[in-house]
Formats: sequence, C-alpha cells, structure tokens
Amino acid sequence: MPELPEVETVRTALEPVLHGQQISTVRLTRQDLRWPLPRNLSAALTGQICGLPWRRGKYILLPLLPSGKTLLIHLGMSGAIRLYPRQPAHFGKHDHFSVELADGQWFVFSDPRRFGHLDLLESGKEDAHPLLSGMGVEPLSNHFSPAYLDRVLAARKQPIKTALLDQRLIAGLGNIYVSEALFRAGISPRRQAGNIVGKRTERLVPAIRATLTEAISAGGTSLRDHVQPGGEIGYFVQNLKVYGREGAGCSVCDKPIKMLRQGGRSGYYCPNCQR
DNA sequence: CTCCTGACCTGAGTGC
DNA sequence: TGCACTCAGGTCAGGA
Repeated sequence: MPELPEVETVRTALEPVLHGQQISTVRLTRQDLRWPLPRNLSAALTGQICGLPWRRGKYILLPLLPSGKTLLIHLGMSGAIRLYPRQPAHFGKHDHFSVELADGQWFVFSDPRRFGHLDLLESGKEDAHPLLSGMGVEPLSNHFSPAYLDRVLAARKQPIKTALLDQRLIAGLGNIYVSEALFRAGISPRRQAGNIVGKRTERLVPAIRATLTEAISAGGTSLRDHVQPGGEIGYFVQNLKVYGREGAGCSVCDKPIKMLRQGGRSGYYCPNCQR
C-alpha cells in the first residue's frame, strides 16, 4: 500500500491525536509481523507520553517520554492505521497492534499480509537503526537536487525505474509514484539509470517533488488498502496519469499507455511521451 | 559494490 | 460454487 504520500498522510492525521497523549493500554495479538517484535513492546509503551510523530522514507517514528525510546512503524504493503474515538466493538483478525490513549481514543494497526513491522529504538539514534541507516535523501528536502541524482545514478546499469525504487538512493518512492514521476518528466522507465544526467535529472527532480506533493495534498492514492486514519480514502487515484491505466489513452498524446514488467514489478508509461 | 531472483503473507479478482 | 492461478502500493537475504 503505502508510499511516501500515504505514510505522510497517516503521520499528519496521527499528529494532533497522539501528541502529548499518554498510552494507557497496549493490545498485541502476535509477537511477529515481518520480523519478531521486541519482546517488551507492550511494557515499553504502556504509560509513555507520545511526542510528535515524524517520518523517514516510508517509516513513521513516534518518540516516547520519559523512556527516550522511539516506536518505529512500517506499514509494509497492506498496513493501515485507524483511529477510533473509543474502543472498537470488534477487533478484526488483522488488527495486530492497538493502543488505547488516556483520552479513550484507540489507535489500531492492521496488516493482513504482515509485511509491516514495529520496532523500538533509542531516540536520536535513528540513523544507527539497521532499517534506517542506509536510506537515501528525503525527496522533499533540500538535499534532493539534480546534482545529487546525477551522483547516485552515475554508472548504474539498471533501468531508471528500478533505481528510483531503491530506498538507499531516494527514500519513500514506490511503484505508483515512480511511474507517475517518470511520466511527468518525460523519461522512459527503460532508460539506463546511468544515462539520466543533465537536463533529464533537472526535469526528474521537480517531477518527483511535484508528484509527491500533489499526492500528499490529495490524501494519497487509495487503490486497495490505503485509508487515512479517520477512514477517508485518498483521492490521488483520480490524478494518476499512467499507473494502472494500461491500454487507456495518454492524457497528453492519446496513444495507449503500456505496461512493462521490470524487476518483477509492473510499471506503466507512455512510449510516445517518455523517451 | 551492483544486479537479479526468490521469499515472505493474505485476499481479491479472473477464467474454467 | 469451487478450484487454480495471477496479482497487489515493500524490501530483505542470498547468490552470481
């Protein structure tokens, strides 16, 4: 499910609800998701006060006081967080992790495929965490520039589509927004990453930024699983130009959108507009 | 290092 | 209805 815009949408919704709230109860129905969860997870959270949730790539990070720990959350492919004003009447079979806040609200993390993950780390030492240490730049930060992209793509033999999905280069892009950004930049997903230099990176950087920013404004893209914590869907589906539109007419030239399998994943592009 | 494949897991959709 | 099969917004481990 979630790429940067969906995760950011979730983070934004969590912020006013969690910030300053004490965790009164933790409900955990299994001791592993993608990997084994910290043994002491429930105990480490109970009684803690939530700080401001922030985001790194597709991870949500929630600082806790007074322990000085941070809860790391990854939604995997099918993870979703929902907020309820009081304890839900029924928990679903995939509601693996829930938290009751002091004001009675509930935070419920569900993840049917269990590719998501939860972990605890020391606040301030995020960069040392194995899942975060190798991550590339935040595409919405000032560190993301044509010069950066030129540098990290240099000499790469893989297709640009595959390179943009590599979280060690850029943090947060996924299958939808890579296709959309490449369309916006007029670059073929088949082009070798190492050949994307100069004018092409100068188009690609703002294309990625604009795609992500607009998707965040729309509340993300709801194709299957994505819901915002309040239950609203994300409306960026209506703005998708190529993703999932195989055979449909390109919004610019009206020639058919093509599907392309690269690195085991489907991508979409307009062979006429993207070179 | 880089690059590619398989693996993890459930559910929805499709075709017979 | 049932069954077999494919596919899905992620990403890690292992091998070439």
